[in-house]
Amino acid sequence: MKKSDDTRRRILDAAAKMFRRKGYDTTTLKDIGKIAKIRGPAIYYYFSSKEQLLEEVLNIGIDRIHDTVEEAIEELAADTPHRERIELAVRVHLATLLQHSDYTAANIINYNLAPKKIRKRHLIRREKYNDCWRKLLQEAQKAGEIDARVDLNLLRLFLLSALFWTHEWYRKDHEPIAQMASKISDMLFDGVRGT
Amino acid sequence: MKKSDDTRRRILDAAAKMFRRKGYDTTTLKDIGKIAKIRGPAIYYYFSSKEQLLEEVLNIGIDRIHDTVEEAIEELAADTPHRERIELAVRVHLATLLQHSDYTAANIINYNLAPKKIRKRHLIRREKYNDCWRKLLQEAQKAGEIDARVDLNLLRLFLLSALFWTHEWYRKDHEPIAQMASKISDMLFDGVRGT
DNA sequence: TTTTTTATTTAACACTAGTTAGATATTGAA
DNA sequence: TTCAATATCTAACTAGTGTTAAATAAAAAA
Repeated sequence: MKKSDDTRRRILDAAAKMFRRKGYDTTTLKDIGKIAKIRGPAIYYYFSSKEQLLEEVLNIGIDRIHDTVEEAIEELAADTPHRERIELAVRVHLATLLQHSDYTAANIINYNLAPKKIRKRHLIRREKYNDCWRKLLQEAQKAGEIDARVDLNLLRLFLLSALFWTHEWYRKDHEPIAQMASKISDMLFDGVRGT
Repeated sequence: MKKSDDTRRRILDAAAKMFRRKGYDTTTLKDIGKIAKIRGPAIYYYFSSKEQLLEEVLNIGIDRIHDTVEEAIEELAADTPHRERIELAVRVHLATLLQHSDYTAANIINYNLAPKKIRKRHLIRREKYNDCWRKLLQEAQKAGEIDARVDLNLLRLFLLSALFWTHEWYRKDHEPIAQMASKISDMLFDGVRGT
C-alpha cells in the first residue's frame, strides 16, 4: 500500500514532465514508464487509460497554482494594500508555473488540445482559479486602488494571459521572478506613459 | 497549372483550419483531405510530408500577421503619435489572430509542440516579427511617450504574450476588437491605478 | 513456511495513420 | 483527335501505440 502510492506518484510526475516537454499526443506510455522506472502496461494498474492520466495531471496543475496563490495571499495582514497583494499573487503564480510545477506548465500546454470531455470537466477548476483573481481585483477596485473606470474582466484576462504565456519564453537564465513580478505590477498600476 | 495552384491552396487552408481546431497531432491527412475535397494521399502530390505541411502553415501564420501589422503602421502619417501607432498595432494584431487568419491561430497553438527542426527554422520569422515590435516600442520610448525607466524587453514580452493568448478565451460574441484594443492600450499607457 | 494478495512483466491484439506504388482519370498541347 | 503531362484515386505496406490477457515476481498475511 505504501510502495504502491509511491509508484503512482512517480507515474504522475513522469507524465507531467513529459506532457510538458512533448505534449500529450506525442508522449507515449513507454516514455512515461521509462522515467517512472516501470514498463508501459504497468501504468494500467493505477490508471484506467492515458486520458485519465492526462485529466489527473491537468487537475493537479490548476489545483497546485490555485492553492499556492490563495495561501500566499491569506497569509498577508488584513490591512495589506491591494497593490501589494496583487504583486504577490503575480510573483507566486509565476514561481509556480515556471519553477515549481511541471503539472501547471503541462496544464497550460495541453489544455486547449485535450479531448472535449476532459476540458468540460476541468473547466470548473479553471473557473475557481479565475474567481480567486476576480475577487482580488474587485476588492482592489472597491478600495479605490484600481480606477473605477477600468474593465476588470478585460484586465484579468489580459493579465492572466500574459502570466500564463511566460512559460513560452521564460528561461532559467532570465532575471529573478520576484523582480519580474515587481516590474509587471508597476507597469500595470502606473502605466508606461512618459511624463 | 492554374488548377493545381488552387488545390494546393485549398489543402493549406484546410490544414490551417484543422491544425487550429484539433492540433497537429490529432489532425489526420484524411481530415484535411475531407475539407479540401480530395483524398488523403493526393496531398503528397503537393507536399512531401505532413511535417512540411505544418511548416508552411506555421510560416504563413507568422508572415501574415507580420505583414498586416507592418503595413498598417506604415500607412500612418509620419507625425502620428507613438501611442496611436501602438494601439493600431494591437488592434491589427488581434483582428488578424482572432478573425482573419486560421494560419496565425494555428501557429500559436502548434508552435511549441512542433518538432525541434521545424521550430528552429521557424524561429527566424518569429524574431522578425518581434523586431517589428521592438522598433515600435523603442521609438516610442525615444520620443518620450514611454517612460525611460520601462524595461522594453519585458514590456514587449508581456504585451505580446497577452495578445497571443487571447485566442484562448476570445469568442465571437465578445466586444468589438477595436474597443478591446483601445482599452488595452489605455491600461498599458495610463495604468490602472486609482486617483 | 505456505498461501493469498498485490504489483509488474512479457506477449499479443487491434487499430490507426503516414506513406508508397501503381492504376486511372483529367487536362492541355500538337 | 491523339498524345503527353498533370492530377488524383485505390490498394497496400509499415510502424507505432493504446490496450488487454496471461504469466510471474514480490510482498503481506496466515
